[in-house]
Amino acid sequence: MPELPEVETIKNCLIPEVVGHRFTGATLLWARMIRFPSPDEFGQRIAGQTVKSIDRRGKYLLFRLSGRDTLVLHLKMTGSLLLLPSSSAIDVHTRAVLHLDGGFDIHFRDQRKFGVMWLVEDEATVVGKLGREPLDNDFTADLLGELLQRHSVPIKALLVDQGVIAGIGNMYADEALFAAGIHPLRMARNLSNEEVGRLHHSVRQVLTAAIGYGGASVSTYQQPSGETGNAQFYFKVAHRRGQKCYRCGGSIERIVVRQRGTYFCPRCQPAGKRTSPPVRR
DNA sequence: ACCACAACCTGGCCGC
DNA sequence: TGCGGCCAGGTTGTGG
Repeated sequence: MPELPEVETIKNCLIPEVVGHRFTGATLLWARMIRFPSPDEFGQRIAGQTVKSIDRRGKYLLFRLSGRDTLVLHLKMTGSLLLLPSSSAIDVHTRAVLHLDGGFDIHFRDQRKFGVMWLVEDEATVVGKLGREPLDNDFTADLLGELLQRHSVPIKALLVDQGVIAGIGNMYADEALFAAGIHPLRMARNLSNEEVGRLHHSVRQVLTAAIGYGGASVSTYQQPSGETGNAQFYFKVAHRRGQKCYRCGGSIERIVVRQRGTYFCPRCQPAGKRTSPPVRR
């Protein structure tokens, strides 16, 4: 699933190819993916607007356009963007094609049709409630400690709460907690200063490393060039239920925390104060 | 404030 | 091999 490192990788691939080019129109194959405005207006309004810059906020991609609009999109679980020559064949899972001048198009593919797009003048209506960017310079260990104090929830739940920290999803939350040696059910506000420091380092290290690997190609993720990412080969706990822990040789377990599958090593991430007994599914 | 659950979807996997 | 049913999970919305 595209999380911060995957979206960041996509952004970095698109910038040199797309910035400075002009949208000439859109072909919508799944019109319900357009959240705003109406599908018809979306196509009319995007045409003629030049891409001035591309940014990422959390797991959202923001295309700032010349006509005061911002194209905002979210890939959700199975979305991907492909840069293809114009009039390329349209794959069965392609939900929208954004046509650009210069002889190429952006294909928005999405097996599960969860992905969405907006064309808005005020991007805050979409991304305004997101939390802090974990890779920004102002995301310090002290700040993380403050954020943890404010919420009485399991640390795993807090890490994936987009309104607190933006961009961390299920996979990287598990990886960061393993790297920090912290049990996913530990209460956020009970972590020691030392643990907060380790977690702060782990979060940034795990995300930065994954960007370096070009993202994790689990499920359908691919880069706009069609290349896959390699971060999944470096996962230590995510999707490794029953396999050996690389650090201690014990068995990786899977529990459910807040409705999400959660992978961890019981030996390397000892249980502290729990909110509830771990649930097995 | 916190948590659970349904809804949005489809393909892959499980068990029979 | 075929078929039904479950499961994955980001986000939003509802309700306890």
